[in-house]
Amino acid sequence: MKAVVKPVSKLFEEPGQGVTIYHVAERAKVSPATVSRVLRGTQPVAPATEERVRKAVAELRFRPSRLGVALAERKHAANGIVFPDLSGPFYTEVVLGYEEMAAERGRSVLILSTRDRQDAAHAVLALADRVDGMVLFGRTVDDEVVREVAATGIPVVLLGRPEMPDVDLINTENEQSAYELTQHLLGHGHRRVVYLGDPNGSADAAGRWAGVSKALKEARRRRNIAVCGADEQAGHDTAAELLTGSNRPDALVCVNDEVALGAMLAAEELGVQVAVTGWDDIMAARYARPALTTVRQPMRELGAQAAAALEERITGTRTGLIHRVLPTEVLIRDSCGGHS
Amino acid sequence: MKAVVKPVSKLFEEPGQGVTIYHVAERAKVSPATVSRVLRGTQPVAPATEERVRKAVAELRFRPSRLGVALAERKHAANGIVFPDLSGPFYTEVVLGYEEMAAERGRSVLILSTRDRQDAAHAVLALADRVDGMVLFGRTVDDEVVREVAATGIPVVLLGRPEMPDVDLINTENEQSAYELTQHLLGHGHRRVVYLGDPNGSADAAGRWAGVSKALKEARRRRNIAVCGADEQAGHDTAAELLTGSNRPDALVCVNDEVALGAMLAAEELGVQVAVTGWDDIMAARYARPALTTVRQPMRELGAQAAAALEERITGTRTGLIHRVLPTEVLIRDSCGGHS
DNA sequence: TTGTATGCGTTATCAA
DNA sequence: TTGATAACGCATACAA
Repeated sequence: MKAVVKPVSKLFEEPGQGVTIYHVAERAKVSPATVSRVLRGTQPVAPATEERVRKAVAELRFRPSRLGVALAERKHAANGIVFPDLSGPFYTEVVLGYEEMAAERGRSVLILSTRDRQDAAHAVLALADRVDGMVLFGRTVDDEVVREVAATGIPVVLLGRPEMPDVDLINTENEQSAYELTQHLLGHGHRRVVYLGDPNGSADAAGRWAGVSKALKEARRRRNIAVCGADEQAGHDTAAELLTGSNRPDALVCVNDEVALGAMLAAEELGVQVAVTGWDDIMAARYARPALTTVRQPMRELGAQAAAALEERITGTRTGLIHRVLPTEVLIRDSCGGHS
Repeated sequence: MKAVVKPVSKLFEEPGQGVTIYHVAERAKVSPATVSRVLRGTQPVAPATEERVRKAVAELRFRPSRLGVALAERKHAANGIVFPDLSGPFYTEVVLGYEEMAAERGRSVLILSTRDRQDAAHAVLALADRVDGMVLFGRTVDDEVVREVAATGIPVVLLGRPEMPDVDLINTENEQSAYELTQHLLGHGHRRVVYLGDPNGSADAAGRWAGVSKALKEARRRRNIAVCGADEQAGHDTAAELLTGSNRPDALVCVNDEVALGAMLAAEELGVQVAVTGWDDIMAARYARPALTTVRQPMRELGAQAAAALEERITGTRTGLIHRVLPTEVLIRDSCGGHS
C-alpha cells in the first residue's frame, strides 16, 4: 500500500483552493446556508454557531467564489468603461476618477479600449454581459451599438458624446468656453482665426467649433476651419500647411492641446508668429514656451460623476434622465499673444 | 378572463433578457446540450439541427450568460492589473499595452488603482478572485500581499518591482542607463551631481540611483542624493532647496520627468543654470525649454510582455520562471547642458 | 448525432 | 435559529 503523503508545505501553500462553502459547513457542523448567513450577516445566527463557522472559515481560508456569488445574486458587482484610446491624460484621468468612485461602492472596473478595432461593437457587447452597467466614453462606437447595449438591459451612461434619447449623458461645457476663447483672441487684435479640429470627429470637437464659429460670426469675421485629426502630428502638419499659404492665419484655435502643441512646433519651425490655443490643459501645455492658453476640464470629476450616475441607475435610485454639463475653465497663458 | 396582453414594443424592447439556453433548446426542439455544442462548436451537430438552433438563437437574441459559462468552465476569462496612482503617462501606456494584448486573447481586463488606499491589500485580494491571473505593477502592495495572492492559486506577474522568489518579473533596465546618463553629464564638465529620487520608494528609483552612484564613484565624485517624492511638486521643492544652498549642484539627475520638470521650473524661478535629466520621456519633456534629456522606456511593450507572460502561466504553456529586463534608450536633449 | 443528468459554488425560500 | 433544497445558467461526461 503506497501512502501518498502530501507534504505539509503543499498543504498550506495553496489554501482556499477549491474550498467551498460545503467544506466549511461540514467542518463547522452546520448547513451551507448557515455559513452563508454568517458571512453575509443576512440573518441572525446563534453566537456559538457563528463562532464555529468563523473558526472553520479561518482554518480553511475559505473565500466565497465570486462566480458562485455572482450567479446566485445574478449580478457582477462590476462596471465597465469603454474609451477610444486612452493616449493623452484626458481619458486616463477620467478613468481613474471612475475607478475610484466605483471602488468606493465595492465595484470592480472592466476597461475596454476600442482603438481602431474593427470588432469594437462586438467587444462592447461582450463587455456588456460581464458588468452591471457601463460608461461609453467618446467616439468609441456608434449610436446603433449604444442602443444594442441598452437593449441588453444594463444601464448605460454616455460621456463626451452627442445626446441620445433615453440615455444618461454627461459632458463638459464646450461652446461657451470656445466662444470666450475666441473673443479673447479677437479682442487682442487677431483677425484671421482658424479652428483646427474635426467637428464630425467628436461631439466635443463640434461643440468647440460651434463656439468659435459663433464668436467669429458676431465679429463679422470669416469662420475658417481646417479639418484636422486630434493628435500632435495632425496639428503640426495642418498648421504647417496653413502657415505657408498666402493668406496666413494669425490665430489657431485647436481642438486639444496635442494639436495645439503640434501647431506651435510647426510655427516655430517656420519662424512665424501665430497665436495658438488648446484644450485640456495637459502637463505639456504648461511647459511649452510660450505656455499654452487652454481650457481645463474637470476630468476626474467627470469620471466620478459618470460612476455615480451609473450607480444610481443600477440600484434604481434614480429613474429620471440625466443630462449634465460640467463647467470648464479658460486658462489664458502666453501662447495666445497680445500680452506684454 | 382577463387577457394580459404584452405590448409588442415591450416584447422587443428587451430581447435576450432572461433568455436562457433552455428557452433556445425548447424552441429549437433540441436539448440544451446541443445548443451549447452548436454555439461553442465543441462537437459535431447535424446541419439541419444546427440550422434550427441558430435560428432560435437569433430569434430569441440569446446571449449565453457569462456568469453561467464562467461558473461551468471555472474560469473568468479576465485578467487583472494593479497599479499605484501616479497618473503619469507611464502607467497609462503600460495598461494600454496590457489591455490590448489581453483583448487579443479574448480576455477582459479589470483595473485596480491602489492610490493611497489603506485597504489596498484587501482590494487586491478581492480582485484576485475575479480573474484568472493578475499583474502587480510597481509599489502597490508589499511582498506579503503578493504571496497571499499567489497562494490564491492564480498566476501573478510582477512589473517594475523588486525581485521575489518564484514569481515572474518584468522590469525595464535602470542601472546601466542611469550610469550612462551620469557619465554623459560628467563628460560635459558637470562636477556636482545630485540624484533626486527615493531609492526606497520603488525598485526603479533604487536601480537608477545605483547607476548614478556607480558612475559618480568611478569618477571619484561625491555621491549626492536628495531623497525626493516622485511628482512635479516634490521635484520643484527639492530643487529649490538645493539650488539656494551654498554648495549648489550643477546637475540634477531626476527619478522621472515630472520631478525633472519641477526642478527645471525651480531653477528658472531662481535664475540659476543647472543641468537636469529625467526619465520616461513624457510629452512635456519634449516641449520644455530647454528640452529635457531623459530615458525612454518601452511602455506599451512592457504591458504587452506582462500580458503575454501571464497568459503563458494561465494556459500552462510555460512553467519556468521569467525575469525579463526590457532595454531603455537614453535621449540626450538640451536640458543636460554642455551643448552648443 | 443527440439527450440525460450532474456539477459548478452560492443565495434564498420554505419548513422545521 | 437552523436545515433542506431549489434556483442561478451553462458545460460536459456518459448514455443512448
